[in-house]
Amino acid sequence: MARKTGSHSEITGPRVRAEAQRLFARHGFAAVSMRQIAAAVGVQAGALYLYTPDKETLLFQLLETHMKELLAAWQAEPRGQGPLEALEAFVRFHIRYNGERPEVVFLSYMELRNLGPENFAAIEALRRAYETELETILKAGQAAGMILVPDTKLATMAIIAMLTGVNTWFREGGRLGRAAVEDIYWDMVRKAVGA
Amino acid sequence: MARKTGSHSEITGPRVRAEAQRLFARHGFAAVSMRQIAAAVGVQAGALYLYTPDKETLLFQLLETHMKELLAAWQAEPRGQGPLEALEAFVRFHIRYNGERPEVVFLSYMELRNLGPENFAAIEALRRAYETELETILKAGQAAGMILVPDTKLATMAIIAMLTGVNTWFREGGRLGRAAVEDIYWDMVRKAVGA
DNA sequence: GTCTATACACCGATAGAC
DNA sequence: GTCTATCGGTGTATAGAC
Repeated sequence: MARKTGSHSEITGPRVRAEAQRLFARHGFAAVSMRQIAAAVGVQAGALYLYTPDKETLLFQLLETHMKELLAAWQAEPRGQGPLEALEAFVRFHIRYNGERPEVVFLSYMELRNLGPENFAAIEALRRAYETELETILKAGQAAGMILVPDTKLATMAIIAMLTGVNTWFREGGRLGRAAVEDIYWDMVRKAVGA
Repeated sequence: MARKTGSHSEITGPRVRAEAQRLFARHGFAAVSMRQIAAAVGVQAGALYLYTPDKETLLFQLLETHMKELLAAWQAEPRGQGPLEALEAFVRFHIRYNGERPEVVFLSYMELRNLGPENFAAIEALRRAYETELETILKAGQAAGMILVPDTKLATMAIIAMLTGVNTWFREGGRLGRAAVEDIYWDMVRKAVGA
C-alpha cells in the first residue's frame, strides 16, 4: 500500500546517500542544492536533516565510506606471492574496482576541497594509506631486484594517476573491454617499472 | 594620485580574469560568487559585467585562453628530429608548462562541467587536439620501430594522466626539484613505451 | 519520520545616476 | 567605467504540526 507519509528510515537513509552521490558527481557538490537531493529522493528538503547534520557531512560520509571500502576490498583481494604478482594484482584491482563505481571515485578526486580541515585530513589519511599499499609493493620489488624505478614515491604517484585516468575516457561498449584495458595498462606499468 | 573611481578598463579587465582564476581554482566555480570576485578586484559586483556577459563566459574565456596558449607553446617548443626526441620533448614540456600554471590547469580538469554544451565542446576539441599531438608522436615512433606500445590511444591517455598528475603532489621546495621530476618521469615514460 | 512554513542570507544580473 | 540600489530567485537550515 503506497502512502505519502510514514516511517521509511531504513529505506530513505540509503536513498539520500545514493541520490546525493549521483547528483554531486553529475553537477558538482556546490552546484547541487539540498532541495534537489530531496526532490530526487521524493521527500521535502527538511526531511534530509534526519539523515545528515548538514550538507558537508553528507559528502564526507560518501567519501569516507568509499575510501574504507576501497582499502578493505584491496586487503581482501587475492594476490600472488612475489612483488611482481602483487603489482599486477594492484593494477588490475585498481582499474576494476574504480571502474565499477565511477561516481564516487570522481567525487573523491574532485570534491575534497569542499570539506573542512578535519574532514579533509581524514580522507587524505585514507588516501595516503592506499598509496602506501602500492609503494610498499614497489619497494619490495626494488629490494628483490625485480623492479627498477628511479624513485618509488614518484612511481607510486605516476602509476596511480595513470590508472585512475582510465575512468576519464573508458566507456562501456567502446572499442576495448575492461579486460583488454587491464591487460594493456599492466603491460605499460610492468615496462615502466623495469620488470 | 589614488582615486576611488575613474577609467581603468585596461587594468581592470585582466585583474578580473586573474582574480576569477585564483578564486575558481581555490574554491571551485560554483562556490565563488561574482561579489567575491568583485571584492578581490576592488570594484562593485555590477562593474564585472563590463568585462564579461555572465559568469560562465568568464570561466570559458579562462579555459579557452589557456588551451590555446598551451597548444601554441607546444608548437613553439624546440624538439629533436626523431620520434624519441619528440616524445622526450613532450614529456618535459607538459610537466614544465603545467607546473608553471597550476591554477588554470586545475580548472581545465575540474570545471568543464560548469560549461554549457557549446562551450564544453569547444574546450574538448582543443584538448583532443593536444592529445593528438602526443598520439601522433607515438604512432610515428611505432611505425619507425623505435617504440612498442599495445595501443597508441591508450598509451596517449596513460601518459597524459601520469604527467598531469604531477601537479597534484609537486610542491616547490620539496624533496625533488622540477628538473629531477622531469628526468624521473621521462625515464618511466621511455620504459613504458618500450623505447 | 515527514510535512509545511519560514527565517535570513546570498545569488546572478540589470537599471540608472554620476 | 564605476557606483548604488534593486529585482526575482535560491541557498541552508530550523520550528512546529501531525
